Amino acid sequence: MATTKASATRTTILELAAQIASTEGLEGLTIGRLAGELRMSKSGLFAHFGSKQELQIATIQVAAARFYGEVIAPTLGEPEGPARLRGYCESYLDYMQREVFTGGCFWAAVASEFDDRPGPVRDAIRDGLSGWLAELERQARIAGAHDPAALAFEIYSLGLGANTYSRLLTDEAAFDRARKAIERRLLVEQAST
Amino acid sequence: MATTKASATRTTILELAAQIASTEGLEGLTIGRLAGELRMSKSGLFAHFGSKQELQIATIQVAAARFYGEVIAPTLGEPEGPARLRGYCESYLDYMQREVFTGGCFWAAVASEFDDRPGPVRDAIRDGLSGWLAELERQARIAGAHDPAALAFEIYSLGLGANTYSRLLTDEAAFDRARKAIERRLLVEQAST
DNA sequence: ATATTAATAGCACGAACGTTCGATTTTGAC
DNA sequence: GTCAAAATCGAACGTTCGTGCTATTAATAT
Repeated sequence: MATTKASATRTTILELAAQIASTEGLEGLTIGRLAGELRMSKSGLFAHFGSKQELQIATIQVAAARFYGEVIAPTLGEPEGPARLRGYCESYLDYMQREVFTGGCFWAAVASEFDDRPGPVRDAIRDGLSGWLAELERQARIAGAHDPAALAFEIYSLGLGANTYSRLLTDEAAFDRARKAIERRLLVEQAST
Repeated sequence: MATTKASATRTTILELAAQIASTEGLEGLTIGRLAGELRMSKSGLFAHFGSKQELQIATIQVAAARFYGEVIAPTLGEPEGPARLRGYCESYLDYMQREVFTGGCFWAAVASEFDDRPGPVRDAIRDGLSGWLAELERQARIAGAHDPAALAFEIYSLGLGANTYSRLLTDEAAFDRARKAIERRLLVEQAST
């Protein structure tokens, strides 16, 4: 049987790690702090990963699974196309507004942190983000959008903007602004069908 | 007369500091590294600021001045209203695309780094960003937009998105997508006047 | 040219970082 | 219940971090 104790501890560690990283970043995520908050020894925690880089990558994967569970999975009931696309947009903005991660959108936080640092960590972040964008684009295409990639880009951008407004400017109204802007954009697309 | 040597050195330091911070963040900006690259002693450099926090704030102010010089000042020739607003959008996206800072938009980098960390550094970043948004909103209002704040939000968001796409996904086409999206949005606003 | 002030360097500090290693505890299989 | 394996710990390592001090060099005013 696969070892069970270790993987349970690993999960506990990585869940906290994702929370910390959403506010402090993946570099600000420190093994000492993580161990302290979990009342573990640094070395005991460290042994689960072997290096800080592995910890960072594992944290990204856990955050990706969380994003899937919070944003994508709940929307899979909607039929592909416009309904699914709208569902994604709603759950995307809800996920930010509900503060699934205490530091707001995990991806917004780590993307700008690592976007200029080549290496496996950056690659993992890119892959996670690409997956989400590809899914948005796919539904946009099925919905008959003229330029699905452009539509995905605009939806994503408005989400990013809402995240910054709400967190840095403490302007919660940005979420509704993003919702309205997306809705208007979808109507434009629809009108020209 | 105000001391001249010191302020010249200070300027040199802060210009490099802004470049580093745009890629490594304001925490990744390290006094040791800064001193090394400038072939100065840590303590000599440090004496200019008295604390790392002061260095960070001074760096933000220099970046703000740079943003003003690169984005706002060149557009002041345009008459206020739609022309000025369009000019801002162009110079805003150009500033990112030209890589005025080696790490892309300085503000995008530091905003998500500090948006959850209360303190004077965060305040300085917020103030810098607010100034830009207020200026966008002001021109949107003069241009007769129905909801100037919403328009400013959307323009800013598309800029943010383009920055992430270009840096993390190395997708340069995002700048043109942002340009097109902004233009379409401005036309919508115009049509309903 | 000299005296005064400002700018820089050198060195050291305590703390925190990621990481290693050997000892110790805990777990799971038989 | 025993024993091997896995998980955790404690202590230490070499670095780097920000930050003080004290001396020394460089710039400026007279």
